[in-house]
Amino acid sequence: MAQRATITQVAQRAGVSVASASRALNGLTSATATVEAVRAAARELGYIPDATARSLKLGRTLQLAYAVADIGNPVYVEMMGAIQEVVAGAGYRLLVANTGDAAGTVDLVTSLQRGYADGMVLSPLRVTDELVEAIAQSPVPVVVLGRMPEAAAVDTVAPDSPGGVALAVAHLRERGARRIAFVNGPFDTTPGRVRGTAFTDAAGADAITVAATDFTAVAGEAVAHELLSRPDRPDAVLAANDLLAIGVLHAADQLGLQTPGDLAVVGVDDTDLGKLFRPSLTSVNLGAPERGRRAAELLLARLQDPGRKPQQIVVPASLSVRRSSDGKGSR
Amino acid sequence: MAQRATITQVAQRAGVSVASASRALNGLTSATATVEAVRAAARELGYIPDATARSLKLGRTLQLAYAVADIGNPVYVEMMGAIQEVVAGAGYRLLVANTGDAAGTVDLVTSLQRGYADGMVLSPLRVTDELVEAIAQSPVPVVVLGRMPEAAAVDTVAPDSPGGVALAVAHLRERGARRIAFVNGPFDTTPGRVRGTAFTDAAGADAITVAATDFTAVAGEAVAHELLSRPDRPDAVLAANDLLAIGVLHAADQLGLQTPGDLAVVGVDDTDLGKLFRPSLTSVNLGAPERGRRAAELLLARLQDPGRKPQQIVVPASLSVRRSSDGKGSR
DNA sequence: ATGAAAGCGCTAACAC
DNA sequence: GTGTTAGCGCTTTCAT
Repeated sequence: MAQRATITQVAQRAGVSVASASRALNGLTSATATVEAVRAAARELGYIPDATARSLKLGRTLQLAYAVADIGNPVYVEMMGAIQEVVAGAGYRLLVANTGDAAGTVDLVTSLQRGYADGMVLSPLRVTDELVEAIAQSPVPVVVLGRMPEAAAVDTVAPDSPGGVALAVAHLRERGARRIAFVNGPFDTTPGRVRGTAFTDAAGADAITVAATDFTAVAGEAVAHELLSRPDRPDAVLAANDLLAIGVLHAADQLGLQTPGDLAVVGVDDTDLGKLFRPSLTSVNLGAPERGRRAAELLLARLQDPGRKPQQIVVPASLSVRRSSDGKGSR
Repeated sequence: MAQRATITQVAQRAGVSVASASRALNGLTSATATVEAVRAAARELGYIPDATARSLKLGRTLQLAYAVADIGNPVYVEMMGAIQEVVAGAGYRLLVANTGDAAGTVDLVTSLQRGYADGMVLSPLRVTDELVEAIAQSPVPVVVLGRMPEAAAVDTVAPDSPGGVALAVAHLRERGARRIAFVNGPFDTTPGRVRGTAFTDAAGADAITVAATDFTAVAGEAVAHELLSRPDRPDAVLAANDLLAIGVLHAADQLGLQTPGDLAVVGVDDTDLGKLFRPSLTSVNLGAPERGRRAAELLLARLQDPGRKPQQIVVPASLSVRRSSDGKGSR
């Protein structure tokens, strides 16, 4: 653990003032001789400017935060990777925080007022009034991954869940499905509500919908076990995400149902997990990496121009057909 | 985006000096009346202390960094979760950086000299001389997840890979395996070298070892396809991690081999991925969350006492037996 | 082109 | 117990 040199030491060694040293280092107007002397001194001392002091003076930290409710879900990791790439390219570091429940999310947004980050990309599971208020009060821009109330006037990047769900339902119908059921996550989450509504719209109000206690494979298996044991069991299931869908596949397997013969299964998010699973999982691709990228770009754009109009981006959906819904799909 | 109040404004409103305001807010000696006045003023102004200014004065940022070579590998996400939990409990924020290759890792460690974090947990894939040097030069403590040269004198938390590999080999032998092969990742990585050596030690020098181009399922499938097509094909495979193991399962499936009947497969890392896969994957549990936790604790301990002796922790391994190696295991 | 000096917001001596 | 003052390391006027 070595000691750090300050710009004062560099200036002394170069025989100039700190102001000149700063200018020379930052490429502002200064004589060639000065630049060389300062550079040499900096090199000899192993000088690296202090980020904190710089931040205090500049009024910005060159850090951005990514807050996510459940980092255990691979789709958020995919987004994080994309965000990291974009912000790193713009010279920002990325802070990651796992917010957990709704209260944790609000706390985290509120703590932005400490000024430790210049902005935030937020992926909330539930949007409460408190959260909307906290975002409005934030001293730095916040971009929300997901839907927000119109009045919030905040930059958002949302998936086209309704479009994606419609694609999945149409695909299953085309494959001959008669009774399509929806395995949802908790309805009080934004994805749960949006995807649940989209399914009812696409499949009809009489289509069966059940809700798991959370968006995990274990919860999906539990609820699917019950669903698939019914006398009027469905011949196709759309699950609200890939983890739930894998739970459904497990339940089907345990009940001796063939996939896709007896039961076609489709997930949402098109994660690597679904591609690796056997049978490989047909899944609605909601463009997670692209959403992450767009959100990061939106944040950078607002940092550049705080006055710009809030933008609501919707990323289109597609369907990745695989074996779980179609014997002819890739394994 | 609201405006932020400074401690000067709070002091003015409360009718005291900034020093008194600071003391009152931080719970140092001050009259009850002062405390109340300051608290009231702070509340009214919505005052929240600025993290950057505080850092500059204190000489610490209350931020810790976690640098990882490949955030796409779920085992690192598990570690991140554990680290985040520990450091958050101690009042630190967690910065996450995806370092990519070896050069990126060195750059990242070097950039610690900017002072944006008070310490770092590092999960390198390859340990180069440059990296050892960069860690030695770091102005803040670095804890390495994995093995380091003795001379490095740095805190480390390593898995007991040899022990884990031995457990897996013994298990496979006990299950009747005659020809056990090892599907490794790149041998020039630390995990590749350590696990490869451990396998040779446990299974004998004549045991087959092949190396995939990286630690992914796709690479594992490619190399396993070749391995399993040999006339002297193995009846059991140990893979260097779960992703590779799933690649092996895919290859076996494609070649019409039954698991575990024709081929028993064991992975390493015991990730959720392996638990969800069908057949569920027997895997060497190297205690990823515990390693993450221990590393974070080590970092906090060194922050507390910079003079303490570097500690090398080894976390014990265990074996999670599932279907891919044992028909009687849980699905 | 350069140096002196101010100041970002905060905390910690130090004197009263 | 409180106010005055210095200063963390840096950038940026403002004179010169």
